Amino acid sequence: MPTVSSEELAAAAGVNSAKLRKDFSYLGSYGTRGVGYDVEYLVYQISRELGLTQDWPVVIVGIGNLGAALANYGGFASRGFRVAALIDADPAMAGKPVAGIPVQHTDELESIITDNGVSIGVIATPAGAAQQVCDRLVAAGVTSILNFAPTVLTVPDGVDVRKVDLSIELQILAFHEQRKAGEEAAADTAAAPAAARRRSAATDQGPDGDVPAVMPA
Amino acid sequence: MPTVSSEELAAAAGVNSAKLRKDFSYLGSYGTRGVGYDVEYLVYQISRELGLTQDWPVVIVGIGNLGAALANYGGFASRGFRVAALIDADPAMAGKPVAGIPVQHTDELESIITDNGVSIGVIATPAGAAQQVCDRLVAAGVTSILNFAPTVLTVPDGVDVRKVDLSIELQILAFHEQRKAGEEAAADTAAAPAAARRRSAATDQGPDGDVPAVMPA
DNA sequence: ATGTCTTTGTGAACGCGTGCACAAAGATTG
DNA sequence: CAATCTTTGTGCACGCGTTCACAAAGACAT
Repeated sequence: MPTVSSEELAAAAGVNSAKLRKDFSYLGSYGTRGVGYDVEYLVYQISRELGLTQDWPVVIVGIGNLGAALANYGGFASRGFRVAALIDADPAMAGKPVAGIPVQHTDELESIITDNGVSIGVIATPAGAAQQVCDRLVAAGVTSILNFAPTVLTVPDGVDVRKVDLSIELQILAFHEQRKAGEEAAADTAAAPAAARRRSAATDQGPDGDVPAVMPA
Repeated sequence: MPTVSSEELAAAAGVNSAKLRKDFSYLGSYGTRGVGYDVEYLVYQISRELGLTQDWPVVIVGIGNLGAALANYGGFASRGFRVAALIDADPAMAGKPVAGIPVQHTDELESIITDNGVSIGVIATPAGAAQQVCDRLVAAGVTSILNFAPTVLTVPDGVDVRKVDLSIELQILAFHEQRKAGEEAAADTAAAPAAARRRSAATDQGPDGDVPAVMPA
């Protein structure tokens, strides 16, 4: 039986092993003392807890470059996501296949949601159309929305929205880049902000580094 | 002189006013007691601290759907980013304009970086090509990389990498969605994990909600 | 079967960020 | 010019998550 110790996993993930064990314990996932965790069982348990074993039909609204990129993105299927439909407001797009899936017109939005039992919608429309699309999705029964449009969406209670701003990540990189440059010839600002100095040196690639609490939208 | 109080800003941003004032104090940004912050000066100061006043030339490597979407993304220019070049390995793409910028062949990569003084690179290639592209970017002088390919990149010290996984946000939504469903008919799992219960009820749309520390790559 | 060794699970302490609360500062009014 | 009012800047305490450290548990060897 292949196993892993919390120490090995922690080293690989770059986190503390105690934290990892404690997290696992929340999942009720029991390892074997003196041995570690059964890999297969662990994977199954985490997958189920995260919802990876379920089938999540999603619709993508707004099939421009970004919508098409998302439709083609391979990472979805392996995570339990199934692109149930592609929706666009342009009648010329209707019927045209993208990533093997025919694009449907916005008129069909409500029936698609209902018929497929879709609870997760992805908005990749221009900013101007986002709120309107959002409202229709919610009215049709969608309770989770992933928003790529540069707008803050207003939704009723019980609906989750996550906003992805592609330029924010770039901005964070530029922020660090600026600090790199500033350290060599630091005759620019009066004093480098304490908040900036606080940054850890860990090589994390996740969207969790230290970021000022307030950033312009 | 138009001003804002920390209280107004905090309400708008959905954060605590004391935290906001403390953050501003790190920036050395002095408001006026009894009045608030001079809006214009505040904007200028934050912009400069964040690097928004600088010109950041970036290159995008891999002009598929996603690369094209990024090239067309309007939010970059307003944040001080300038797409200096689009690079693709496909010779058939060379010269073809995307978002008004002619695509150049990978052979030109090094000279483009050098000639334009590019320090930030965006990788939107397939997973297989990402590390190789990354190595060439770094060798040519790039010190910050935004990676959209589903691979963890290995870089030397001093180089920043931020990985954007488009499916992770969906996965987080699905996780919450699963919990919503589980609460209605909670006869599924033995006991819902404490970690999941910890979630706050705030309606934040940012990529900062509570997320398990360890997630499969 | 007993002892040793490894690794888990977790109670307790530590550290850090957030929020409270207030003194200091400046504007404003009488 | 004094009194009052508003809002900043910040010391301090609270709370929460992370980390330490160790007892309990099971495997494995003798």
